[in-house]
Amino acid sequence: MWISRKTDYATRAVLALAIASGRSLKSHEIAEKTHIPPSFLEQIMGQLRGAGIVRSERGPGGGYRLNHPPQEITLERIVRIFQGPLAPISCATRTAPEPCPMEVMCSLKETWEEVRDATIAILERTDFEKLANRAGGPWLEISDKRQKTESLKSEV
Amino acid sequence: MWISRKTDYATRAVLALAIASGRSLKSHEIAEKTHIPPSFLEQIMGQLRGAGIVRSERGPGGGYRLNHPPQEITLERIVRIFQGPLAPISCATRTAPEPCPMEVMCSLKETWEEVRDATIAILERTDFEKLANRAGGPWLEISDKRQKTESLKSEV
DNA sequence: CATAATGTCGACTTAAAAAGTCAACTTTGT
DNA sequence: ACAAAGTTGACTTTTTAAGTCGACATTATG
Repeated sequence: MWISRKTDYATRAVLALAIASGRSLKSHEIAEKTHIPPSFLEQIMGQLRGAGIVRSERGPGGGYRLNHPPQEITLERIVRIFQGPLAPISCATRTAPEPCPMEVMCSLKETWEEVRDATIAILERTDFEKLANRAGGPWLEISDKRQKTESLKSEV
Repeated sequence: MWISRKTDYATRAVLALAIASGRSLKSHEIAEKTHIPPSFLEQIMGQLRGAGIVRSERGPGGGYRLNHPPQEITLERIVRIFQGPLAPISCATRTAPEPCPMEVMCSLKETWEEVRDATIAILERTDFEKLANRAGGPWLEISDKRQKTESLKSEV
């Protein structure tokens, strides 16, 4: 339970854009598709933009789109933007492990590092092209359920 | 960074008891060895006792000791007591996954489940006998650094 | 140029969880 | 009796998460 709501929202927003495959989505469209509170989404899109994940266009007809091909965007990247270090505990971060005050050598650290590395490995190999495909997309102009249902069926 | 300080403390306390290998430790001894705030440790030991991990004796000469052989106590067990579900996100818990509101099939869930399963696997195969051994223990009445240092050297 | 539809920014609020403290109490060995 | 333990539950403080809001900037369209 360590993925914050904000991170969850961010990954869902990026997934929505990946499924849109290059076309831009307006903020409120993303909000609707993903059920993210619109005013909160603003904040999140700002951070994604700042991190170079999405680019935006203003004015009528504006919106957001991915700034890179989906296969180049890993889940690890997005999670790190919102979540900070992926280690389960501060003594086991890769870049700045906090010293452990235990008197005896703390053998727990090794295990926390295993968890960290396993987590990172999974998130690094999961890119948004895979995720979009797994979701049954990319779709071109989907509006009715039939099309969606069929594309899902054909995958099973 | 999802292991709370409390969970961290709890695992360290159990490790200290595992290293003590059957002998009992007083609350303040555990607090010293692990640098846990003594009054906070009270709370934690209470929970460990309630969960059947440790047993206690009152009065002078009292203290805590493990209620089972260390190899029967997994890290997973302790973490669950203090941390709740091990899934990174509520839609990916094993027992009560929260429904996801995404309109399209949310393919992220699969990856969160991978992370969950990898985490659980690591924590389940890590028991406190291994941890105590890895820490260089169990020791009988260690008080000087020399002994500690030597036992570590012989392991490397 | 006016307007409306968009994104941008930063300060603000609220709610919840984490972290830690404390005092009064119970048990038990000597 | 007394002192050295553990027990209990309520309390406080701090931090983080989660979300809101209003004023502003940009731009396509008529």
